[in-house]
Amino acid sequence: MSPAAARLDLDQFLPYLVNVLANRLSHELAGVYEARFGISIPEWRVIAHLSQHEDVSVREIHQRVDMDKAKVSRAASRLEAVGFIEKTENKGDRRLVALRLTKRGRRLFAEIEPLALAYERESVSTLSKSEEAALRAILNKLLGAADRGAKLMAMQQRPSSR
Amino acid sequence: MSPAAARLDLDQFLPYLVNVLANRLSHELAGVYEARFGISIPEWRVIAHLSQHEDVSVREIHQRVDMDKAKVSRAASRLEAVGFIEKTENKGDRRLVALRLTKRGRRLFAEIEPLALAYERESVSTLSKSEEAALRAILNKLLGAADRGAKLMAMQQRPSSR
DNA sequence: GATCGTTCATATCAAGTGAAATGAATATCA
DNA sequence: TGATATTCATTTCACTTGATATGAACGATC
Repeated sequence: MSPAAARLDLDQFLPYLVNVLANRLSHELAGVYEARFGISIPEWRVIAHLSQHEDVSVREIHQRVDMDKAKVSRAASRLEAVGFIEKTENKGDRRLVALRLTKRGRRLFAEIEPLALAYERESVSTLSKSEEAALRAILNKLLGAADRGAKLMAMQQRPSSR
Repeated sequence: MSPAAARLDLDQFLPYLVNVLANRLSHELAGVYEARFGISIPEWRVIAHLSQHEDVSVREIHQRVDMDKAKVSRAASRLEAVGFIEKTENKGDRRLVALRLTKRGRRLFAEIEPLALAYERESVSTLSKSEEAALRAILNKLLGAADRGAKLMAMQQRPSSR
């Protein structure tokens, strides 16, 4: 007899499980700032990135923050309209935009930051210290590997979609 | 001096990292079946669920598979139109639909199943056996906890969105 | 210094999404 | 029994999304 064929059980299937977890984390976290501060998930990401890097371009955020560049562009436009960031033109390369938090934007981030960190702590509160450390280590490993993998796949596959 | 305020670094922020990983896993996996078999991610999930549970309703999939029920309904409609599943009316409760794979649907699943499992293996190939086990254990813990947490949050929050 | 290919941000468009509305079927209970 | 509330699947609608197109700005090469 051949060995029993492996069976796929969705409730044990890693890509699925990680996705479910990611959705929960995102939406619960969004619950912390969405209604209260009126910003969306992509907007929050842009703000979080700008809190660490001044005068960055759309492309830079797009590359570093796992967001489509159109998405970054739209989030930035809205954030500018609302007054949380400002766009100036990058002298030296006038194709580039220089995004930066306004004073209001920095205040907003300062308000959300502790809430976000608190949520992060809460979200792993069922884990022991060593489990949390293990999770971080594993995520790093997987993200590093997926990085290279994604590029490989992008080359062979991608005859567009259906 | 007060202790240094915790700083939020997006690249170390768990909800973000899990999200990035989830997106990569989903899309890479979709690359395995999307173009080749012409089904989308939600459709794949419905099929995977039906492969284990016959004659289930839209609601049941919606609850167990982390998908909006409208999404399930649409995925099911398309899968029926294409001939991978069939919808019959649940006798006993005629509000319910009974979804089930057709022969073609089962064949499709049988084709995708090994590819999906192979991808799962590949996706964790950088991890040691014990790391993979740890990941699974941690995901279980977090998903169990997030379950209860999500319900709590849904009560207080959710004054719709922006 | 004109032309070609590239890189950037934004705009456009079709497809997908979730929240709420709809309508049918069932359950509850006065 | 009849009225009301609930549960289900689907549809509708406004919004988001990502692929592609557009047009401006740049670099390089002749």
